[in-house]
Amino acid sequence: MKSSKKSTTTKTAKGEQTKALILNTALEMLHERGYEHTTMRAIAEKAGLSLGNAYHYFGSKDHLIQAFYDRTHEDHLRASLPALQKESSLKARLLSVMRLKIDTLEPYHEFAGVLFQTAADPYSPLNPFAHAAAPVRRNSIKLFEDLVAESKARIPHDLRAELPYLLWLYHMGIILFWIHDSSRKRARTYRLIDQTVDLLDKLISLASNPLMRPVRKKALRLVAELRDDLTPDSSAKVSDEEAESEDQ
Amino acid sequence: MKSSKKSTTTKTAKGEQTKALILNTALEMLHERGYEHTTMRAIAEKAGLSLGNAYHYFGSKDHLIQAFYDRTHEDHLRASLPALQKESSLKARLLSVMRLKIDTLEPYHEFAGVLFQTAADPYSPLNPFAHAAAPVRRNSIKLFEDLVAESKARIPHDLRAELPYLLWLYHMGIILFWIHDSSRKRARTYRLIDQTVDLLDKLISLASNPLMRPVRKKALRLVAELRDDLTPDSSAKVSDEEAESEDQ
DNA sequence: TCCCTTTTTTGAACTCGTTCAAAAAAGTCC
DNA sequence: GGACTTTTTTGAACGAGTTCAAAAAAGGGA
Repeated sequence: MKSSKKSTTTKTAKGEQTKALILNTALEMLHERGYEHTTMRAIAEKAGLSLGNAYHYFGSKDHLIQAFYDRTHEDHLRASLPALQKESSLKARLLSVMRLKIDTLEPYHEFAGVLFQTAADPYSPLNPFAHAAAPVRRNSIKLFEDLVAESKARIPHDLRAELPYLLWLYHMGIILFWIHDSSRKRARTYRLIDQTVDLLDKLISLASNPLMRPVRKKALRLVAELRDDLTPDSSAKVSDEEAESEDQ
Repeated sequence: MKSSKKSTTTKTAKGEQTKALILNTALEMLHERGYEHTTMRAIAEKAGLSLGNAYHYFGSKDHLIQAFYDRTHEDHLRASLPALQKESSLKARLLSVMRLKIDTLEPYHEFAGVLFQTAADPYSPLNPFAHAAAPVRRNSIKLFEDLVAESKARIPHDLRAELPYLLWLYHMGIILFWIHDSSRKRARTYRLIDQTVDLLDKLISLASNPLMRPVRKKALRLVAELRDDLTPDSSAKVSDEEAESEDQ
């Protein structure tokens, strides 16, 4: 439940190979048997190694889950590219990306809860809010940057600047809903996406209205600040209680 | 990590006494030593009982944490009453309630992360989103109902009806921020509260404008639906995959 | 090739949450 | 008070994540 140990960097071809073997075995088991039955012991056994060996390459079970994040993000990214090239309106782009996100995640719905669970721990390396440096999070937001940047829409600069982050937050919310969604084929989640994307589009138009400028400015300043606070860039290593002096 | 067993109802004065002893010991340790060191064994030992005995009264560690929720909510409620009687504007009422919430939680900041963590598991009885019937959640929202109901403010009925739920969601968000907040005395959280309350007040005014009616309607319908989906009232026991037929 | 360092691998432990059968204590009814 | 039932309490076990010292294997000069 703690596990801040870093996954050892491999120093050898042999090591690289072993690490990959463990990872693939783990992902496979995760998919086939769900989270509960994917124990570290089971992974090691199936991969034909000792338990301790697995821990040499992945400091904790969380680190293994981290790899899952990476993989699904890559899948989502790959799946999104065609849609992003085809569509030009912000609304259509967002709709496609969100639907594809759920498509990608769907095979893992069963254990997504546990996933989100470990991610909620502020000290977990998986937490998407802490550790701005975490590549997954960065890449994940980058997708929304692309989504916004190349869309033709008249959006004020201040809003356009924060929009990727806001959409990323929105997408986290949808995932949270999806985790709890037990409707057939996640019909509710898809419906929610349709409706919220529509609404978001309207709200963005609204917020772009010159009359809204003062409120918008205030809201965006808040968002920017919030974002910085939640993600103390770079060297914040989150030691247990110490990190109290950074009042930057 | 599973633990759906219910905490046994006590049948005896002796039992009642033992249960209370366990609970008090647990809360005390939680406060003094943090979550990590408050193991079931440690609790049992400090209370002078066997480990199995503790499990007889609390089916899992989660059930013990549930009690923590209850306790802090009661504390917050008690602390809020004076402010709610003194203040009449929505803004002032909300500001007080939110600040007091953080005041109440502060002693437990150290292990609040883990708390939120277990709460994120859709199958956990602690999850504030699942189980509308959960008394904590219900009571928690009720506080915001009171907050809204007795405030003098010209708010359209449709918005007024959903506002308690929305404010509850907002308050969950603030708690999430607070959990990650490592600034001295949680200065950032308090500042965030000040700013967001101000902003919310402005947004509520905005949304109350007759011109906003169509968008507002659409948004509120979505919120109402989302709320129902996330909280399948009463008998939805969240069995693994079954609950698929309720399309109400 | 031999020696020394580094990396990989093992196996045995430890902790903690959780379960369960059975012993002990309390309660109940005659 | 005795016999039976129910509740409380115990103690030992299991499975899972994690740690660690030490053995085995690989690398790297000379």
